[in-house]
Amino acid sequence: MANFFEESDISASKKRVLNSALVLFVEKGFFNTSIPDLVAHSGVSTGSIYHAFKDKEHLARTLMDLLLAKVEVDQATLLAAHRECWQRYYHLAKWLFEMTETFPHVMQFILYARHREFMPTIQPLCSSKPFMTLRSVLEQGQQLGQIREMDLMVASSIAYGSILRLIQLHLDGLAHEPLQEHLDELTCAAWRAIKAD
Amino acid sequence: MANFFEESDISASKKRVLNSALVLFVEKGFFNTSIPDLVAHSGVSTGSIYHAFKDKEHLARTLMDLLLAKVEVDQATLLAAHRECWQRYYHLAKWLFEMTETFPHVMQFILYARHREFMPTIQPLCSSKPFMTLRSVLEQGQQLGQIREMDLMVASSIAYGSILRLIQLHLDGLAHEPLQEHLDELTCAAWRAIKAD
DNA sequence: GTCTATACTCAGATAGAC
DNA sequence: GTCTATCTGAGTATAGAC
Repeated sequence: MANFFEESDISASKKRVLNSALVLFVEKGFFNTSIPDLVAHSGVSTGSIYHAFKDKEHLARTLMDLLLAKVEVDQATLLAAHRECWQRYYHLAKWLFEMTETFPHVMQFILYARHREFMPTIQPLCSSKPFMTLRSVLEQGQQLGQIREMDLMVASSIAYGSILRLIQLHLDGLAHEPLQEHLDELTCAAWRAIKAD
Repeated sequence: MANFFEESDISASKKRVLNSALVLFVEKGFFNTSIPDLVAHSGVSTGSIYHAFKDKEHLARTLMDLLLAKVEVDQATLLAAHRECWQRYYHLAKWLFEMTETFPHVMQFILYARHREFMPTIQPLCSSKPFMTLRSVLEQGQQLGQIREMDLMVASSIAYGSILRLIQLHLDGLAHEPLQEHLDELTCAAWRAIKAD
């Protein structure tokens, strides 16, 4: 399992706690993960955890902020490299699949944790910058006449709902082949549904 | 807010507790809902709750079992009324949208609660009968040559992932128009993606 | 079946030495 | 910055009267 925080500019013990939090929050859930669990998994003591993070909620927030920040950077890089709508869509899908296979815990935490339940003030995920970016790619395609005139949320649901659904099936163990094998079939199918005719 | 348990053959106080559990588990989450919360919301005492349900987990299981049983009955009725693949797909989507608008808490609890976290032995939702039924509709359509040859999980992700995504956007408040308004546009688009050519 | 009062557990958080 | 020891309170579940 790749360590997502390896290269970040964070103190060593913070990194270990964040990584343990990521793993345990995904595998057991936030509320089933006690501070003693984090101590045992990370090898960092209670005192040090509370020295680095105000409380358990703040730990989760820090984790989420770091993950989303990394995602934003990845997306920006990707959109800079591809400027055409279909290319962008295809490579976003590819990147989502790669992320899922390289950092399954990261994807599970971002996509499927019930953030509101343990971070009461967080904004809904679907209003976050990465999700807005996904939609904006389709919006631009629509303005250029490459995507048919249809409700943006509907187009978005087709284009990304299908990708996210396959990712979930994969993470839940119902689609065990490598996701990349389905990349072309899935993106082409979704594109048929939304492309201008 | 419609009460889902109105007509069920369950004692009155059980019904009240189940309804409160549904509402509170969805609005605050399972772990943020204490027994005192359930007492305050349902008007049923701690003692009576524990008389009716072994413990909090068993309450959640009973709730989930009742919801899934109702869903199975609805699906069976619907499939008996429509025998052609496209018809079945369209009416399943319609029913999912109707369920979401009539019983949003029910849909949220079924689709978006992290069941595993508070019911450790439950099977994954995507392996449950209702989800298998959704896939089997596409499988039959494929055998009859009405749906193109493609991986079943991919077809499924397109057909239902898009519907579930729009439902999620709606429940999260990003798509506020009535779902029914998007029914035709969404199902037709998804069908373009998967129909045989 | 329904209720009130209460026991027990353990997680979250702090204090304070090193 | 790191640790151990400890406190406190919330929350689950039970006992036992009605």
